[in-house]
Amino acid sequence: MKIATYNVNGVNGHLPVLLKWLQTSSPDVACLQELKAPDEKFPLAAIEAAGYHAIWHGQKSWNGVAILSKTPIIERQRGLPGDPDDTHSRYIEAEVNGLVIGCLYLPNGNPAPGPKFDYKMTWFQRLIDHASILYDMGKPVILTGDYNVIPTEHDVYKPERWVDDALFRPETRAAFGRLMAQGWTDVLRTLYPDETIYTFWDYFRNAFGRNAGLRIDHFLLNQPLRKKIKAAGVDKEVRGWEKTSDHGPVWIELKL
DNA sequence: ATGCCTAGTGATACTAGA
Repeated sequence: MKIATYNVNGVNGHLPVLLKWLQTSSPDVACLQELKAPDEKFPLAAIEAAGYHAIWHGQKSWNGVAILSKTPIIERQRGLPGDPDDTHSRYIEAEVNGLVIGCLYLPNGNPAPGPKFDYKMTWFQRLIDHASILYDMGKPVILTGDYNVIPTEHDVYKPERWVDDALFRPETRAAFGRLMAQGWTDVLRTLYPDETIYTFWDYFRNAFGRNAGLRIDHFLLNQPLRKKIKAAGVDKEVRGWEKTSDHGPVWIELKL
């Protein structure tokens, strides 16, 4: 079973790329982030025509997450617990083929320090609290998406330029460390401990051509899935397509 | 240190991204 995560940076603006990628990579499940569209503008017809069921949590202009699957999706919840006043659409959770899948878009948090960074850290703590419950629920769980976290200096082309950035600040990495301490497996880094792996290249300065990237989109698995990992990778070529997202799709294969 | 580029909104420069 192939599961992917992809920050599409505009589900309508980049719909041709999304459809082309679905056709070529053909994941069984795809978690999408940054839809940048309200619920009523989700391109359901095109996604169904591509062979996928879908659930989504949209928002005008910003954020927005979705789960696509070739098999039926049972929605578990939308939004993270812990703040009923949170207006950002950044989390959706479902069960597919007996797998619990959380699809998340963690706040960017720049500029830091400041209110946006405070929001990032508060949201992060809510995620950690929820992840703790998921980890121990006795089911196989996948927690994936755009974490907006550079876990180590190995995951960024020039670490010294990012030390004050919200994606790499000590508080951010410490929060990711607290999440990982629950026992989660970071699939890409576990399979490739020493490789340079990037999932994002910004649009500036020919970052993709120079491979000046970041690894910020992650796949975390709980203990029941740890021994089921078959393969994983980044569909890097998609980042080179015309009118593409600044992220590349990340995928894993599980033997279930 | 800054802007480099891009999407969305709405019709103009702005916010936001990372």
